[in-house]
Order: sequence, then structure tokens, then C-alpha cells
Amino acid sequence: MLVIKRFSKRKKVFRETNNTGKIRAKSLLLILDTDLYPRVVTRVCRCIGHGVAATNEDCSSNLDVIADNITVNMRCFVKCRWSPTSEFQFHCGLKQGDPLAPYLFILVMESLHLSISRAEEAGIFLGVGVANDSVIAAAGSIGCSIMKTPFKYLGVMVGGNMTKINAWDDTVNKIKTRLSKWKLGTLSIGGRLTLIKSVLGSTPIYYMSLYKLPKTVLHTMEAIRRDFFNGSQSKDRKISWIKWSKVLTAKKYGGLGVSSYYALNRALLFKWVWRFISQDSSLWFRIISAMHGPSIQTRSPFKFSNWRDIISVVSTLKNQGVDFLSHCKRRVGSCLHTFFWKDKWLGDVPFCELFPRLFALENDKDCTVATKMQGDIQLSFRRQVRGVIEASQLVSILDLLRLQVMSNVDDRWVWDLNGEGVFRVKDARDFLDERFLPKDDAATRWVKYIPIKVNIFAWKLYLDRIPTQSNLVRRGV
DNA sequence: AAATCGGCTCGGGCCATTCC
DNA sequence: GGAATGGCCCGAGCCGATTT
Repeated sequence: MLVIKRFSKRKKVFRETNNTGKIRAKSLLLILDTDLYPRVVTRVCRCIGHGVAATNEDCSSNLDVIADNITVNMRCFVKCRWSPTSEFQFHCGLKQGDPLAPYLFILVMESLHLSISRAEEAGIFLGVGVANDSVIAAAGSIGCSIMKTPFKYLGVMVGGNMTKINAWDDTVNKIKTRLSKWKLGTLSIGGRLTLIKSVLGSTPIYYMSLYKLPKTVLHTMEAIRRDFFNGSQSKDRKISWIKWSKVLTAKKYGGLGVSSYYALNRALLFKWVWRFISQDSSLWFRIISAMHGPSIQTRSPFKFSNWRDIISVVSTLKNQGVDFLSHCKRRVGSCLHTFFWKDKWLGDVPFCELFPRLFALENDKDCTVATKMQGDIQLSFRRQVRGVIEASQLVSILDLLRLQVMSNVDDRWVWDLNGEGVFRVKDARDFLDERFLPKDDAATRWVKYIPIKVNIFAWKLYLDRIPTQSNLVRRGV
């Protein structure tokens, strides 16, 4: 109850803050972290024309002085600073860009954080599967509304089943309306291409980086872009002279380099997998491994989950011949976290497959590279090496190991589709497009000094896909 | 004034299969 | 079990000169 009381007290403060722009300094004091004192106090002092505090102690004393008058002074401040006319009232909190706005945010966040930790301490943090009645009661006592999934948070659907096509209606409609506003008739084909590449390409990226888009949705979205590029409005149709996948293809393979939504979506999703395997200690890894198990291969206990979708995308791509995981390799540094037998840390095949006989002899099958490299490799073997095959395997493994030097750098994962070794969505995206879009031997001729529309015309001309008489006749128009 | 020329892409309908 | 997906087929698109 204590927490709820405190909470409602805070809430009152915030309501006042939001409605009138007044801040009660005592509440401010209560909530702010100590290391924020100097900055806030300096700021507030400057605002109200009070002497600027130098130390923390000064701050406290200053704030004590300020505390009672601050409401009035804040109003003066607002008046002097921004309003040459009569005083006015805020209705929806501080103005955007106001120097005090960040503090409001800190204020609310700090209070929320405090409230939640207090609630945790007091053991009144209810959790999952709470009865409806208590939810309603709790929400009523702190004046909150109850949300139900699916709902929108920061413009993204939360809790909806995003494998359904109609869950994407909003996104698709957004693209549609944006397009209709652009008045495609007034733009040349060059302008339309630029728009497609920049704006339309980046608009749904928010959703794309989170969810696996169903094929049909991808198809509709591509259709919208295609119609826009071809210059056809919603209902009327036009001859499509060039198939869309050709336009999507990279310029070096004879396309226009628009790049498909499919590749973008799948590449963005793989970024999560990359984070999962490459950053062992990250929050993301800890959360996912706590929920779904520490390895990508493990079957997740959740029947419907985003992570499962992502994993299924990876395995589907693998079946289609795009094995992203094989492009993530272990680069050994100090070897403290790399498994000697099971990781691919030297060459493309793990040692347990390369030297099966030796692996069979191993007692500690999960030993790290670091421990192995320190002593004799045979130390943890079940028995001495015997026979020709085992002996020859031992010779070759020792040969390999002799060349290895340990360094002080931590072990890390590298991505081998670019020179830097760091995963980038663009690489994965280009890789996918290269695999799935039609390729031409000749690259598109593109001269950047002449207008884009001329370049496109030349490209069409080269492909003989322009409405010449003979072409029209050939098409029976 | 109406019909015609005939090859490429896309949408929509239908059905079977796959997936969740 | 229902929704998504894939494959297949058919028809529409619509410049304009020429033919009927």
C-alpha cells in the first residue's frame, strides 16, 4: 500500500507538471538521483535567477531555499524567457525542445524506476497470470488503464500474431497512403526511382527488423512499389515493360539496384541471430537463452514466438542454399571460451569431425582451447595413442597446433562476407538478393553525371523494353 | 468507325500442399 | 483445422498505324 500511496502522490505531481508546467521542487528532490543534483540545480538556479551552486552541499541548501518558491518562479521564468506578452498556461506539458523537457523525462523515469523497485521489495509486484479482479483493483487505485494485447507500442504491434496477413494491413496501408500523396504523375521516372530507394525502402524498416514478413505481405508491398515505379495509379493498369525482379537486382548484375524487401527483412532478422551468437554476455543473449535455451538448435518451449520465427527463417534459408551461420566463424584469441573439439576455431571443420579417433579417446570432451594448448594434448586422453590411424591423426593435429599462437584478445566471432569481420545487414541483404534475383552478365551502364531518368531510359533501351512501334506490335497492343 | 497486330508481365481465381 | 503459400492458367494492359 505504501508504494501505491507514494505512487499516487507522484502521479499528482506529474499531473500538475503536465497540465501547467509547474514543478514542485520538493518532489524533484525526492526523485532525482544525487549525481544529478549539480546539473539540475544549476539549471534551475539559472532559470530563476538564483546564485549558481558550486558543490553538492550548496545544491542541497540552494534547493531548500528554492523549494517553496519554485512554482511561482517557474512561471516567471516561462514568462520572461519566452513570452513577451501575457503569461500563458501549458496544456500538454513542456514544449518540445524546451531545455527542461529532458528533466521531465528523467523525472518520470526515475519515479517509475523507484516505484517498481519499491514494489519489488515490498513483494506487491504481481507478475503474470494475475486474476482480472486484482488487476482492475490495482489499476483503479493508481489511476491507470488496462491494456490488452495486441496493442501498439511506439508504433509497433505488440502481442499480435504477425504471421497473419491481416495483421499487416496497417503497414501496407501506410505505404499506400504515402504513395498516393506523392502525386506520382508529377514525378519523372528518375524521381520515382529515388523515392522508392530512399523513402519507401526505409519506411517499414521498423517492422521489418522485428518480425518475419509473410510472403503475401512482401508481395503486396513490392506490388505497391512496382506500381509506383511503373506509374500506374491504384486502379488503372499499364504495361509493365520490365519485370520487377529485374529492377530490384543490383546494378552490377544488370538491374537498378533497388533491392528486395524480402532480402531486407531476412537480413534484419539475422542480425538478432548474429547478436545472439556473437555477444555471449549481452543482455540480448541472456534474455533469449533464458527463454529459449542457450543454443540456436535447442527447441524452444514456446509454441508461438518471434524468436522461433527467426530461427525458422534461418533454417529455411539454409535449405535454400543460403547458410548464414556458416559465414559466422570463431576467431580465436585467448581461447578461454572456445571449445577445443566442438567449435570451428581452426579451419572449417571442428576437430571432433576432423580427428574422430582422437576425439573418441578424449575424456574431457568439452575442454577449451586454452586448457588444451597449455599442456600436452594427450594428457586428458583415456589411454595412449595406439595404431596407425590414431598416430597419424595425432601427428597432423600437432602440426596444426604448432602454428597457433595465443593472443591476449578475447575470442570473438567474425562474419566473413565483408572485410571487417563484423556483421552488417547490407552484406546479408546483398547476399540474399544475389542468390534469389535474376542475374545478367552485363552490368548496368550508369553515368552519374547525366540525369537518372536518362540513365533509366538508356537501360530500358539496352534491354529493348521501350514502347517502340515494333515492340508494341509484338505485344499486340 | 471498329478491329487488328501477338509477346511479356502482372493480378486474380482456383486448387493442392505446407505450415503453425 | 485454418491460414499461408505455391503452382497453374487466363485475361488485362492500351501506343498507334494499318486494315477491314
